[in-house]
Amino acid sequence: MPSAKTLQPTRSRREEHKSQTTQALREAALKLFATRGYDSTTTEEIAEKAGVAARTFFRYFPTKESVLYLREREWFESFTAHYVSQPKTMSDADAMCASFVVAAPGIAAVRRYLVLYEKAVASSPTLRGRQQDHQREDAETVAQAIADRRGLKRPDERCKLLAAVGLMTHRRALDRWLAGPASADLGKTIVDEFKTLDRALV
Amino acid sequence: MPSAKTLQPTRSRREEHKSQTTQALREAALKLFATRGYDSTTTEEIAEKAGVAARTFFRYFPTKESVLYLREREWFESFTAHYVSQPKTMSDADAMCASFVVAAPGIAAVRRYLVLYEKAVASSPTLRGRQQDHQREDAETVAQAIADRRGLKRPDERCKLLAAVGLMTHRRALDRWLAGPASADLGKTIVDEFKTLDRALV
DNA sequence: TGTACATCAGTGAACGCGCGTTCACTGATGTAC
DNA sequence: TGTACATCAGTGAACGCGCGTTCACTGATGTAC
Repeated sequence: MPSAKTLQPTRSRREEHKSQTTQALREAALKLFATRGYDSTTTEEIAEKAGVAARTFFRYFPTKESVLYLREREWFESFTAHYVSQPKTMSDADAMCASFVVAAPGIAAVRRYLVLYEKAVASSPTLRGRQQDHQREDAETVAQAIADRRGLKRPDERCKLLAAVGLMTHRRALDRWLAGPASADLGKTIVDEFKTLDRALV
Repeated sequence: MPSAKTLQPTRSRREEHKSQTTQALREAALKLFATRGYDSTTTEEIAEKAGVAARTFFRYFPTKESVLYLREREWFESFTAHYVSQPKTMSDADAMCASFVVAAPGIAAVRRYLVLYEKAVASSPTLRGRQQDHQREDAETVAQAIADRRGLKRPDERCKLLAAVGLMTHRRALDRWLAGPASADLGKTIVDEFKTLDRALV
């Protein structure tokens, strides 16, 4: 019989099935959260939409909230890596802008996910709170990157403030890009927003 | 007997008692939220600490969250009023800074409340989310004030960005002031923070 | 001032709801021989 | 390849918990006369 299928060291059927269920739950949750709102969606509805029993939800995720987070941080690492290698002659703002642009494709690749995610976040105070937490973490990472490029051990107030301003600008660009057509270029939007920042603060 | 007490057109005993209970619930809640955390405090504990039955809590406040908010916005109105009357020769940043300083005493007056409030907010994702909402509202108010001073009907992107940067700086000053000794001058901290902003963006 | 009635703050008890847990079981997949 | 047993994903049922609601009642305060 066809043994071809088993040539690949495939994951066992169990593993396969498990990751399918995980994915089904994630997608069901994301769609429901985005359309009906996070707080108005029950874990039971998510399970039903994913085709499993209500109880099964909690076998996969410890809390309702955890089904939403991937925390894919690769793009952020690509940002920091690029940032510290920028020539010292470049201003902090320009270096940040350039590094965000480099990291943009990584974000653009998951646009569809982000659109739903932002809708979900907008629907719930709890999620907005979590998002703020993430932004605070991001600010620390960026502040550290700025400190690194300057040869400082720890970020001083100036680094932190620059990080805050830079991330705020990035966030503004991201919001505008997500609100616009899918074909828009995130990199360009970022450059745009940094230009606006520059002009505004003259 | 002593009719002196009734000379004042005092509120009726009922009114009096009601506002006392309201206040007792507010204070009990604030203290419990700040020490034990918002999510770990039950409405029953608040009621008990305020000396009323559990059921009574919901006679005074429709939700657990609502016991926390006063939304005293006077200081903010004092900011906008001052801002639009600043000389046109002044830069936006300087005008914002000056106006925040003018509004500072109004904030400093409720420092004790703010310290507890910030602790409560820090303890709960939901409250952090609400705070972000408030900050967004504030940003719109400030953006409108900036637009007004410039003679614009609606704030353009530049106004919004300036408002965001200004409020971020104000927030940083507030955080530092709240973390420091009670004797510190909020106005000075604000001026300080705007100076840091200025130097950082050169 | 005193009496009769009306109003309304406070309360107890029971309930609905959704998140998250515990327990006991079933049936499919995996493994040892 | 086939059989016997082990593992583990999935599940149903019952439960605890805290927010918030509904209903019916009590007793203090307020008002009309």
